[in-house]
Amino acid sequence: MRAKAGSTAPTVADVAKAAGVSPAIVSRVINDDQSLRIRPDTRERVLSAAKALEYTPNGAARALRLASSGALCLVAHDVAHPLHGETLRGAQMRAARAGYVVLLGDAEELAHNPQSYGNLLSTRRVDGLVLHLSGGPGDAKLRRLAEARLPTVLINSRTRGRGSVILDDEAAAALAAEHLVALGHTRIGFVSGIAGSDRSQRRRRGLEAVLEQRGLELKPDWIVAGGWDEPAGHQAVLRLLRQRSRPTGIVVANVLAGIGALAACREQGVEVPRDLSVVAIHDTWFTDHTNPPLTTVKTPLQEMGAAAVDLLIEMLNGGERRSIVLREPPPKLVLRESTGAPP
Amino acid sequence: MRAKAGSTAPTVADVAKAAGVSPAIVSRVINDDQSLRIRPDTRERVLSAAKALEYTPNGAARALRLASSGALCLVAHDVAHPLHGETLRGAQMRAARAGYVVLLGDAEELAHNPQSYGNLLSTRRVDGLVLHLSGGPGDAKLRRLAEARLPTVLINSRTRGRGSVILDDEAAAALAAEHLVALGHTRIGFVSGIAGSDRSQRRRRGLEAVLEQRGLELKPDWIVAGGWDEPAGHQAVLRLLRQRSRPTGIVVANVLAGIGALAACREQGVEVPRDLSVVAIHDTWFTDHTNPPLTTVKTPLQEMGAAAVDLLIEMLNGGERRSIVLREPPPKLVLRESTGAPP
DNA sequence: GGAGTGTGGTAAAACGATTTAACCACACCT
DNA sequence: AGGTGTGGTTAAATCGTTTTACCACACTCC
Repeated sequence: MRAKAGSTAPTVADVAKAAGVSPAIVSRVINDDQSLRIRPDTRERVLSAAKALEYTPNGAARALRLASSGALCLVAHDVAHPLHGETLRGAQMRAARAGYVVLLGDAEELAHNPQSYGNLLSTRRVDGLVLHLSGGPGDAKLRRLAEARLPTVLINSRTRGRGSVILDDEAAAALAAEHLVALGHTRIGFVSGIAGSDRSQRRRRGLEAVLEQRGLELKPDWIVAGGWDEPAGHQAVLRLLRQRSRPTGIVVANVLAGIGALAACREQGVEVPRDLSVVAIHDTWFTDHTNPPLTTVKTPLQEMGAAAVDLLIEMLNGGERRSIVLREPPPKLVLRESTGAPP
Repeated sequence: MRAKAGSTAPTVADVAKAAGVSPAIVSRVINDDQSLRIRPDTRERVLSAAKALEYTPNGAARALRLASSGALCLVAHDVAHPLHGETLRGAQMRAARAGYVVLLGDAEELAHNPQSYGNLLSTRRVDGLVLHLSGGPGDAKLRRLAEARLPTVLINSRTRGRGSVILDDEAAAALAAEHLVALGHTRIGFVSGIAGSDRSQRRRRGLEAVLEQRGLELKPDWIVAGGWDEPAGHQAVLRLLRQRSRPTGIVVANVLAGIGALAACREQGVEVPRDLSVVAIHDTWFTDHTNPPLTTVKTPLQEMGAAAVDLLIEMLNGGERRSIVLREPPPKLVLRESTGAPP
């Protein structure tokens, strides 16, 4: 006979009582069940009772009954990486429209703390995963673990036939290369992201295709491996600059690494763009503010997040695991001051 | 007699059967119920059965029974704002340690789409909220809505006695001011964040205190309102530079606005730091890469996220709504090239 | 007048974990 | 023998929603 303290949130039973019907009706009215035959005035009674009581369904109960939580999780290789903000926003907007919420998880941390990762995957607190991994060696394990348990969409990397969304990296890199070629460069280098990653290789192929078409060569010495962040780009360009023969322009596979590249040049007294032109892939607000402002190729990151969520939801509804290459909107050159004619 | 397709996740009942005990025992063993007296070998049987079956509790069922979801939500005024990455990371690490997961929500979007906000708040999918709002006019509504439904901790702003965590903004601003004074500046201006926000005012007070102590004055003309992002800082400094009499050094209340300030100076041919010294509050990785590199005051953002989660969890466990000023670690000056002696 | 056919509902059984009340066997004490 | 713990375990209720199976009633049609 213990009375609950305070006011508890209203349940379907409360609404049912208020409307003078059974709980089943309330549920079916609220979920707009098409197979329900009901008199319009009864439906109206239910609806207004629900409004009057400010009824909102209990998420946990729904999740239990429906065996689905209404939540997705975006796992990013580094939550503080500025590019993820864009992707997340796109994902979130699209998910909200479909009635899902999006959690954000940090891959570094999950990899480091397998228990919390396992916990996330197996408590069924999320219905599916969007994985945006770095392309490094730890990826495979995280991916396998995830795919074994939950529907998973890979962002910006892929494994044959699995659900994935990637940018049109070839086109983006090609655009960057064409820009340098148009400026008159013939000695062009490439600062890749993480060495063996699919993403890196696609960008490299785009670059090579353009050079080949113009009868130019991508010298192996001018391909240096880096990473996706600023220190990695910095180191990579230092290695490049130590060589006897240097390119006059470089394409950097990631905007953060591009900023590192600028820093390395400044440090070595290499003036950009007089001595070396730098163009990077991806665009963010702060590329306007680097020294010099960085020429980039803008990619549809927000759309990529949205597309990943679309695909994931499609898969949750029984769709197959498609692989999508996001070609719309196409990459776009954003001209700033880090590129110019070769010396 | 319909057999479930495929393998369903094991439940307590399955584990109980495997261990030859009742479900109740399984639950209590797994949750390490101290009031349970059990023979060590029985406990061992349960534990190994759970391991063998790879049992993990169903989150939805727990949430329903326990009336708590194990999830917190950090609502940020702009998910793409680089400073939030730091805060989020701190929050997430601390939450994970306590067995909670953290959702990230965008305040802009929630404010714009009240239905999804209401949905988030009332489906009980999250147990509590950390709100990091902009300090602008829309805040009050979001805050009231949140506090009416869920335990809420405010980050970086406060309302009397409510749960909140703020930085030691006075100290941070004072540090910036002292730096300028030490360089010999006597004509010092202030680019505030959003005009009336608590945060702005605290920073201003810190600045004023230092100036007053040195017998200097903060001229009202030299206080210009801005915002927390780059365009806002840009605009504010343009206004400042249009004045007849100018300061020789300015403290900018936010690092993004600080970057906007540098851009405005460049645009107007004002050389930093020769003509104007600029120091901004908060430090991020890219302040190394602006033109010129920006002198900042580093604040403990990650710790702030962690402290907010600590406080929230404390409140969820029945603790009172404390207000915390985060003084440890103290703000720290990071000297770069945007400050120098006055002309 | 009995069999079909809709109509507009209701009752009850899931979903899986937690927790309380109840139970039983056994030892110990008087 | 009867009472009292007490350690070890179980059965059953509960959380709120959804969904399946079923029911009462009116109406129609030979």
